[in-house]
Amino acid sequence: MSRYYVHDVGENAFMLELAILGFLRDSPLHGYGLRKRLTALIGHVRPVPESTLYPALKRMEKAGLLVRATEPGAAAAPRHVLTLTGEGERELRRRLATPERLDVTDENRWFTLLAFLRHLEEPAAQAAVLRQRLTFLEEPSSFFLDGDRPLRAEELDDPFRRGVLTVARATGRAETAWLRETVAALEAGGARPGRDAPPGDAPPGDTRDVIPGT
Amino acid sequence: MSRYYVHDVGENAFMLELAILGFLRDSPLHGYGLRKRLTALIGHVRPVPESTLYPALKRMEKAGLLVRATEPGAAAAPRHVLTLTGEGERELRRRLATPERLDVTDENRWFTLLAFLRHLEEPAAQAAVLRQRLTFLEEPSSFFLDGDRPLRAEELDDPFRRGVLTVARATGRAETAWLRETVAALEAGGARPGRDAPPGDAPPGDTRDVIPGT
DNA sequence: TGAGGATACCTCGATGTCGAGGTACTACGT
DNA sequence: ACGTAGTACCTCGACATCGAGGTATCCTCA
Repeated sequence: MSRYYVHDVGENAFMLELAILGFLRDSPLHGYGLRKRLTALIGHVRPVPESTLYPALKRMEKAGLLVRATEPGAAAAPRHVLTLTGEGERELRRRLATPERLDVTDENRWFTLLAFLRHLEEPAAQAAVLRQRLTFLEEPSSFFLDGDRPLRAEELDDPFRRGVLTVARATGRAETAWLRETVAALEAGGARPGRDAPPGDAPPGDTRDVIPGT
Repeated sequence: MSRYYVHDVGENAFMLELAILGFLRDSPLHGYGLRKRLTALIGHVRPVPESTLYPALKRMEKAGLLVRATEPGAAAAPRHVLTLTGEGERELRRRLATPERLDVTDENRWFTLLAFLRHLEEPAAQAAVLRQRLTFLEEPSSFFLDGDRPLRAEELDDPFRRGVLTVARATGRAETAWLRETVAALEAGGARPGRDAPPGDAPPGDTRDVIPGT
C-alpha cells in the first residue's frame, strides 16, 4: 500500500477505489450513476453509502486521479461529471498490473479486479495477472487448525465446515479451469478468449444468468 | 446491526466478532492462539493485525461477551485466557440464527458463519439459516449495468467479465447443490448431513461437473 | 395543489482500522 | 555472548467508514 497517498488508505478503500477508477475508465459518470454501478458490482459485499462514496471521490480528486466538471442546470442539483485524468488511468493500470496480495487472495477483490482487467490491454500483462491467481489457488490452504496443525476436509466432523471446504474446492476447480483456458488463449496470440461460451456445463441458451438455482 | 452495543459497530467488525465468538465457543484461548485461528480462517480476506484484534477483545469484554483471566507467569507476558460468557454464547447463537443481510450475501461472511453454524444446535434452526442463503442464490442478480439495464452474461463482450460470471455460476451451482442436500438431511430428522456425500443434484463421484471450460 | 419518490450532493461525529513502535520473556543457533 | 525468531500484549495517531440528517430540484400520480 501507500501509493499515491503519502500514508495508508486502508485495504477496503482499495477495492472501492479500484472500482471507481475502472468504471470511470469505462466512461465518465456523475456520482450518482457511479454509485449505481458500484452497488451492482460490489453492493452485496460492501454497500456503498453516499457518505463513503463522496469523500472517496474528493480524496481521489485531490490526488489528481480524476476531475469533477460541474455541469450546471442539468438535473436537480449541479452534477459533477467525473472524468479520469491521465494520472488516474495510469494508476488504474498500475493497480491492475501489480495487484496487492489481498486483491489476489480475496475472491471479492479479485472479481473486482477482473471486471476491469481489460483496461490493461496487453494480453501478456493480463495473463501475468491471471497467473498470480492461479498460483494462489494452487497453494495448499487450510481454514481450520487443530492446535497448530491444519485440518484437511476429510478430518472434519462438522458437516458445515465440510460444506465450506466442499464448495471452496468446487469453486477452485471451476476457476482454475477458466484461468488455465484463458491464460492459454491470451498467450496464444492475444486472441479473445471465451468469445463464444465454450461447451461446458452451461447450456447455451440458458440465459438464466448468474447464480441460477436448478 | 446495533445489537449489544448502543451504537453501530460497523459491518467489518461483525465478521471479526462472529469469528471470535465462534472460536471461543469451540474452546477458551488466549489472544495469540485466537489470532492464529482467525488468520487461518479469514486471513486471506481480512488480515487480523494485533492492533485490530486486541481492541476488539476489549470492547467485547466490556460488553460482557467474554472474560479475560490473567494467567500469571506462564510464558513470556502474562497471558489473558479468554472465555465466553453465557451472554457471549447467547450473542453467538443470536448472530447465527438471525444473520445480517450481508452475512448471507457476502460469500466470505457466509463461510465464516457456516464455520460456526454447528453451535446453533437445533437442526431446524440450522436449516432455516441455510435456506436464507439458498434464497439469495436463487435471486437473479447482475453485476454489470448498461446505463440502467442489467447485463446478462451472454451480452458481455469482455472475456474477463464473462469469466467472472462463468465462475460465479459454477460456484452458485455447487453451493446450491450442497445446500439443498444439507437442508434435506437436516429436515429429515437432523441426521448428520454430508457424512458421505449423498447423491444430490451433483453427479456423484465426479465433482468435476462444476467446471465450465474444458 | 400536493405528496411521494427519484436525483444529486453535502456535513457531522462516533467508531473501527491498522501500521509503527514499544515491552518483555523464551529458545535456538553460532 | 549475541543475534534472531517466536510468544504475548500494549499504546498512539492518522485515517476510512457510514448512519443520521440536511438541502434542493425534478417528475409523476392523484
